[in-house]
Amino acid sequence: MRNHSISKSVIKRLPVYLRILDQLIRRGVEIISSKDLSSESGFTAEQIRKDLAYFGAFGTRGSGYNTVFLREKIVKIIGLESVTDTIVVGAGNLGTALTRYNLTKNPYVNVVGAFDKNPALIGKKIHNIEVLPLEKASKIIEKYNIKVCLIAVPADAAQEVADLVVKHGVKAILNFAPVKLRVPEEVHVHNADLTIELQSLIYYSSAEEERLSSLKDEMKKNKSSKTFTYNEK
Amino acid sequence: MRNHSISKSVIKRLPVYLRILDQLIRRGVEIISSKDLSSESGFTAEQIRKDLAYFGAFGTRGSGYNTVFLREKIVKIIGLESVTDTIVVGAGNLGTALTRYNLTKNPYVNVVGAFDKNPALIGKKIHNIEVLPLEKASKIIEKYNIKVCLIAVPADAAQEVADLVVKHGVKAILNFAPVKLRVPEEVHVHNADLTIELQSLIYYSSAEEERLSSLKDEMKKNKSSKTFTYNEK
DNA sequence: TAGATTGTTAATCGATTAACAATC
DNA sequence: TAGATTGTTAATCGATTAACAATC
Repeated sequence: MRNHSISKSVIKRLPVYLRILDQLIRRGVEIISSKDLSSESGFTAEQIRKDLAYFGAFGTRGSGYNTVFLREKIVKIIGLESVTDTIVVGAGNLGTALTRYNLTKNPYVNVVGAFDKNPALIGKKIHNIEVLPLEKASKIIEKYNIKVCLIAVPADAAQEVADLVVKHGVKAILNFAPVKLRVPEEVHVHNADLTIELQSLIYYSSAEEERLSSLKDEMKKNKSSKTFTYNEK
Repeated sequence: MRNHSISKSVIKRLPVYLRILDQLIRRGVEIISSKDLSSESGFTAEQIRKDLAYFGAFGTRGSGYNTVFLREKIVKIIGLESVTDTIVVGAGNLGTALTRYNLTKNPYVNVVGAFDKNPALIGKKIHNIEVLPLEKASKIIEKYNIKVCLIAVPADAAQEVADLVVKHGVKAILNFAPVKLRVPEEVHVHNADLTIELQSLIYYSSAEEERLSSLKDEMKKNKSSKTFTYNEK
C-alpha cells in the first residue's frame, strides 16, 4: 500500500491542529468544525479537511470533529503517544531556554540530558537536570535510545556535534545553529534559524517596491558603466 | 510597475545566500557559481539562478557571481544596508538568548531595548542593555522608530504584547510564543515555533508507514463498532 | 425532512525543474 | 574559438482552492 509520503506542508500543520485541540479540550469544547479550526489556526477550512482526510475520516458530516477523538488521532499520526526522550546539546542561553521549555511546558517531550563543551557550564542545573560534558552524550544517547536531538551550539561547533550524535543513533536533529548540517540522508534535520526568519521579516518591514525599484535603476546605470571586474580567479 | 510581489519561498532563501556570501567573502573567495552556491546551500543551482533573476542579472555568463557584488545586491534587496533597530519583549532564557545573539553575532540588527513584566528581571543586564519594565516599551518604540519586534513571552501574554507594540508602530513581529497572533493585516508576523518544528521532526523520527497503517487498521474497526458519540454540543 | 458540514474529486494556481539560447 | 555558466522560457510537478455529492 503506497502512502506516497504525506507532504511536509501537511505535517507542519498537524502540530498546530494538535495545539488548538489541546486548548479546546482544556476549555471543555467537545465538537469543532473545520470552519472554527480555520479561524483558530489561520489555515482555510478546506485545507484542514483535506489535511485530515489524508489520514482517515475523523469527522462527522453535519456536526464537525470530536475534539478528544481528533486529538487522539493526531497524536498517533505524529507519533506522540508516548513521551519522546531528547537531549539538548549546548547549554548557553538558548540551550537552557530550550531545555527548560521542554521540561516544563511541552508534555510530549522529555529532556534526558543537556551537554556542553564549556567547563564553566558543566554541573549547572537546568530545572531538574545537570549539564554534562559533551563526551558523556554518547552514553546517554545509547542508554535512552535517543532518536531526536536539539543542537544549540555556536555555528562553528554544530557540525561536529551533529556527527557525534548521528554516530550514536540520532535520526532527527532540530538545529538552531546558522549552518547547513551535512548528515546521512536517512537523518532528518529541521533548521530553526533565527537569522533567516528575522532577515526575511525585515524584507517585509519596509516598503518593498521602493527598495526594489531603486535597485533596478542602479542596475541600468551599471549596464553602461561597468564598475566591477569579473576576471580574477 | 507591477512586481507581483516576490514569493515568500524566494525571500526565505535570500538570507541563506547572504550568509554563504558573507562566509565566502571572509575566506577571500571572489567568484562563485550557482553550482557551488547550490552545494553550500542545499538548494538547486537552477533555483538559485531563478531566485536571483527576479531582482536583476547579477552574474557573469561563463564564470559566475562576484561574491562582493552579489552580497551587496542581496543586502539591498532584503533591506539591510543600514542596521535594523529592534526590541525584544520577554527577558527570560529565550529572550536573553535572542537579545545576546543579535547584539553580538548579528551585524545586521541592533537591539535597542529588552522588556519584561516580571519585576525580578527588571534591571538585569544583557550584554550592554538593561531590561526595562514593559510599560517603557512604547517610549522606546517611538524614540527609535522601531518597526521590528521579537516576542519571547509566555503564550498567554503574547497577544497583549503584540497589541501594545503594534499600537506604537511596529510593522513586523518575530513571534516565539506558541499562539497565533491577531494583528492588522499590514503587520507581518513570522512564527518561530519550537514546538511545531520539534513535533514535525518527531513525525519523521520513527517509521512513518507503520504508524500510519496501524492507524488505518483502527479506523476500520471503528467503522463497525462506534465508540464515540458526536451528539453533544 | 431540512440544515449543516464533512470527505473527495476537479480546477486552479504557484513553485520547481528542465532545457537551452545568450554570452562571457 | 571552445568551454563554461548565466538568464529565461517552457514543461512539470505539487499544493491550494473550489465545488459538490455524501451523509449526519
